[in-house]
Amino acid sequence: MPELPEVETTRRGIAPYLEGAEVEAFEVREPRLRWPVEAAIAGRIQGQRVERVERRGKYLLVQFAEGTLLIHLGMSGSLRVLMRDTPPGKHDHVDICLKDGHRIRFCDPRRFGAMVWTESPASQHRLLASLGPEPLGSEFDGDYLYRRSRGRRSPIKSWLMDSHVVVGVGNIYANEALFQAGIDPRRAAGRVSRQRMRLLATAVREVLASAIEQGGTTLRDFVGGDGKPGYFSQQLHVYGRGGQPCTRCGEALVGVQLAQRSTVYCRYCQR
DNA sequence: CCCAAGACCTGGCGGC
DNA sequence: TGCCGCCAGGTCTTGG
Repeated sequence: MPELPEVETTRRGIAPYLEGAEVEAFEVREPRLRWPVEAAIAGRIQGQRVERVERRGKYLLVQFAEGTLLIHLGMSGSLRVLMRDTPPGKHDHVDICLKDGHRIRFCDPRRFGAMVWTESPASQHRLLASLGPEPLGSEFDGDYLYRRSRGRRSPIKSWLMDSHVVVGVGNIYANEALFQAGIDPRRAAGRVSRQRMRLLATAVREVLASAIEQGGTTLRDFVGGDGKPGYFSQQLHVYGRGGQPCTRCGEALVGVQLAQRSTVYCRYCQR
């Protein structure tokens, strides 16, 4: 279940198997994902060699000489590396079969995920073209957040989760980063000071980087194929802890809904 | 342009 | 056990 750290962990898990490998078949058992998986993809990649596996936000980019397969894991998607003869389960919708006998299996019970083929440069594809900067890249900092947010009246948390502002900040890490930065998630984005946007940018980077580090410890799950994507064992301060004591001041954490997403914060530590 | 709500799905959980 | 309502890590699309 993919936040950016898990997508990156997935990328690291599958890249060694895919890069340089030749595709033998593209098997679609259930094409009804977010958008129908085009049958024509098979003909495009069969017999082709994977050049690179990259990531942009929460999208995985499987790059061939002639085009790119974009993969999004949605809410419940996962990719595993399996051997040729492993029988598919109920929600194992797509396999990328490799000549060497491995197969990369896409499982997604809720089918919010996507597999899309594009032949123009991937960064120009409509799904990627207007994405904000990578949170761990050099473009992303407090001054960027400050500049972009002036005049915005959305709650800072909803605004931070908008992938056109910055990619990869999902519900868990939006909650955690705002706690670390001491900012009330309900506060209008345009009313957060430059100084506190700097704290927020740092918090986003730290929380994601540390989660990626921990995601790295579950790499073998993707290879071994037991299907457990490995939850982040990182200490969560607020996410899922509504009503429990704040780890900083001990008062009860408050749960609210913001843009239909569960939000937890400390009313004393976050302003 | 900005923002909130709706849409897409299945499964797991607690409560009765 | 069974059924029901609610919740879930995302984000594109629509409507005001």
